[in-house]
Amino acid sequence: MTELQKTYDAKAVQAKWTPLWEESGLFTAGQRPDAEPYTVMIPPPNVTSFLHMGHALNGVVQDVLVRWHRMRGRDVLWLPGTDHAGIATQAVVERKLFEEQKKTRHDLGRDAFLEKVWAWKEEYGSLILEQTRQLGCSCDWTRTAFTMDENLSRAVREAFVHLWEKGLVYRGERLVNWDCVLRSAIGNDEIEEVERKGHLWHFKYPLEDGSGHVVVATTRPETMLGDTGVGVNPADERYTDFVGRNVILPLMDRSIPIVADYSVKQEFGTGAVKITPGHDFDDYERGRRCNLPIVNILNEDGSLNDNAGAYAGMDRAKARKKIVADMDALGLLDKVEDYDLRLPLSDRSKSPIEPLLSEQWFVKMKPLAEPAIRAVKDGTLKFVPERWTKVYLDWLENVRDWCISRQLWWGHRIPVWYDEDGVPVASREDLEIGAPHPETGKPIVRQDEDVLDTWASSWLWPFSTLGWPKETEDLARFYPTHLLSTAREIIYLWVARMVMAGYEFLGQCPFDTVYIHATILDGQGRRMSKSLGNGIDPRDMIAQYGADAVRFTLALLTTEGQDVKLSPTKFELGRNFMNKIWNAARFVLSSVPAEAASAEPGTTLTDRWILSRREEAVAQITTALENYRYHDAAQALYRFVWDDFCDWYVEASKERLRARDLPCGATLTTVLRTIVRLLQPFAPYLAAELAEPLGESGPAALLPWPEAGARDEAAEADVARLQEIVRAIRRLRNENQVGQKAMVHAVVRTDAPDLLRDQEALVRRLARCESFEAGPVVKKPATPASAVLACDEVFVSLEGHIDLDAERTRIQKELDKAEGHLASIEKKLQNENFVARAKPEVVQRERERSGEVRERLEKLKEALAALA
RNA sequence: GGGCCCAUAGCUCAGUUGGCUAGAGCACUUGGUCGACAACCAAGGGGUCACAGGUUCAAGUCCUGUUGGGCCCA
Repeated sequence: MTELQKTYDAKAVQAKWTPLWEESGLFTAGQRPDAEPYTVMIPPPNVTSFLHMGHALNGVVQDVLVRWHRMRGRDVLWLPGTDHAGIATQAVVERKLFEEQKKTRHDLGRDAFLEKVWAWKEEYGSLILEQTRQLGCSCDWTRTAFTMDENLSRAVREAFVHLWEKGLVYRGERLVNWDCVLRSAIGNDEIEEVERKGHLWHFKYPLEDGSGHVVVATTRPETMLGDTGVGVNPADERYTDFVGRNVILPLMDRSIPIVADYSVKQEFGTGAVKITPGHDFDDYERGRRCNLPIVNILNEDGSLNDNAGAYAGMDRAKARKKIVADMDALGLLDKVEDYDLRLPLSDRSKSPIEPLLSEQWFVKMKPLAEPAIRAVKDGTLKFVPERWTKVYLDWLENVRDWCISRQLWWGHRIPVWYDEDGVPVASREDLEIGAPHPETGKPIVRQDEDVLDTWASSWLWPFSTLGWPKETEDLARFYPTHLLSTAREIIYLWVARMVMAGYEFLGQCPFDTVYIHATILDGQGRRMSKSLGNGIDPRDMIAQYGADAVRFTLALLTTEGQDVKLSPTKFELGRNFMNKIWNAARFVLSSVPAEAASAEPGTTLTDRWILSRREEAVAQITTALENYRYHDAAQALYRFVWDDFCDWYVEASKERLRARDLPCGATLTTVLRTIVRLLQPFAPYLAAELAEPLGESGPAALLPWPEAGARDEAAEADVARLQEIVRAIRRLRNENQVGQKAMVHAVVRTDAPDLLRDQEALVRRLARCESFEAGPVVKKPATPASAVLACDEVFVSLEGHIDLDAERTRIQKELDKAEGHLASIEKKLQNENFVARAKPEVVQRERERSGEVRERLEKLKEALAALA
């Protein structure tokens, strides 16, 4: 027997097993060729990221299922990896370059800069994977993937050319979110909106016919240079007469029309708005509806271009000041108000986003969306919880074309080449400069400078990681995958696109279940964010409480709700539970005689009871996991271990072990082994540490998952009755201030004397009674405290201790309660509708209950009378 | 503007198709260290299930509305 420490040392156990698991190749997929595969692709985090609580939760959600399926015999592949995160990574390296060498990427040039990025990736790019490892995640690290790996890049190229050939890729001018610092279009998801104090400027636009003016309000005065109309709501009577007339755009002396559009809010400002289709998304739509021209006044760096008249070349901030001043000088500044606005900032550069018209590559999404919509409608794809289906469908049914070009260097360069006339062509193989254009025959002069959006590689993740477009063994065996677990904001960004890609490139849905995990909030219910500084770092929690504790706690907190409020102290629950199991194991390992190893589990009442409780726990946990009910599974395990096993069976076993009861020892070991197996998906370190001393052969992670056997209802009922009696005696002792050490005399009036006499030793030990008698007719002690139970009546002799007043008050209280209960039951039974319409078994139950409560009332009255 | 979620004990949350007078952890009160565990043990107090209607024999649970909080999309 090895010496076990008094408290569970999570740190030491983690340090021991993390490397062992990896060296032993336990989690390498493909080792069970005859088994059915179970595949999960980790949502690849950005290479630049570190493990935050959301990742940790998602890791637990996946690892619990992955480990569970492994125990159930599946050939499991959980494939880890990272994505190259074009903008984020490039920004990190650019910042570093500037801080260290005061150079920009342009100083280095494309190739040299990319070398720097790769070097950075090699050094820091696996941090988050390392942290995922520290959480105990059982990924197949031999298959770790990166979106810019050679084969994944080939997949991106293949996908692009495939779409090109189908005519689904096109080039067009669109309003995009433009980052003037990065000089790139960025995606909607790369924008963060912040509250800012700003102003609302009211400008007068004179009517062309000289009959007055219209006042428009704006938060961005400089955009007026690009105005091509003024909009009012058609229902707004104030402006009915103005629609169709023209105003003169001040500073530009351009005549622009007043148009009616339903989207104009009457309450905003004066109810008349300037329309700048070139620099505002809403105005772009309005302009399209009202046939207004588009005027672009910005350069790529955010300065004003030649369309800005006298302001050309100025920075937009400077231009704003000058325009306001000029308008004021012209007497056209009506007023300025303070105004709180939501300013869109680029996640990366933190500079204000400018909607900018630019030429980009787009993918037509409608045709791709159709099979993805069908997948959920015909049940091929299932969301858990189910309500997210709607979010997914809403997005797909209103899908917009996807802007896939990014003006960056880090990423997959767009595989499009141009001839001297600018005719583009996409190609699977690189085209040489000077080589003939495959279609025009004219020499190729350049490749497109831009790279593809990172999602253009992420959406291929479920199969590019398996080798596609090559027909590899992995692809044949592990695709389609099974589970995809992610956060809700990723549903449109990634999940929907993966489904599209799965159908488009392989003709199959890439997974059958999408699990959307909760969002983790801080103790006050706020999202964790860097700017608030309210994040709880899982790495700190792992250091403080242990990986198992963090995992178990997160699993227990994972309910069907969509938020989880988290505070650091919650992890104490998990830590305490781990320690509890550790100590239970310590007890079993040190108290069970070695000879018990060859004994069969016992067949006494308590043995049959704990074995039956075990069957229930196995059944509950299995069902819960089958339904992604993490909370239920964790809770069932917690209850079984703590309440049934530790509080009752272990306590009951102590006396028997003293008498070297080998079957009892065998039962303890058997049940604890089951506990270790049930624990393994949630707390793999502790499970691994305990499996060997408990005599399990082979690693804990590969032990078979227990099958639930038959319950022993009779044993469970009998023990429940004994527990009630023990609790009653304890309560009577406690309420009457009987010290823990003092022994009492207990009498039980019962119609099951055999059961109680048979289990007398147990009751006496657990309730600390020196003497005990039971029977249908008993002699009550002289000064009894009494308790009326469901079937039995308990009397405890308390000479010198009893507090008669307190006893009377307590019994009276129970009496009142019972009377209330009886009244409510009688009310139901006297209701003809209830008797006629409720299910017969419900009525029958109420009848039985009525009898029971009446009986109880009689006993309580008797007990009260005895105290008079 | 469209949609989703939440409101149950002091706090954080369970409560699967409606059916015992609603449960847990933490906190609180009382008592405890007999060889697993004070990260513990025993016992206890504590809830008008946000509000108002409705459906039903029966509502924390279903429907409608109101209030308060949060989120997503536009």
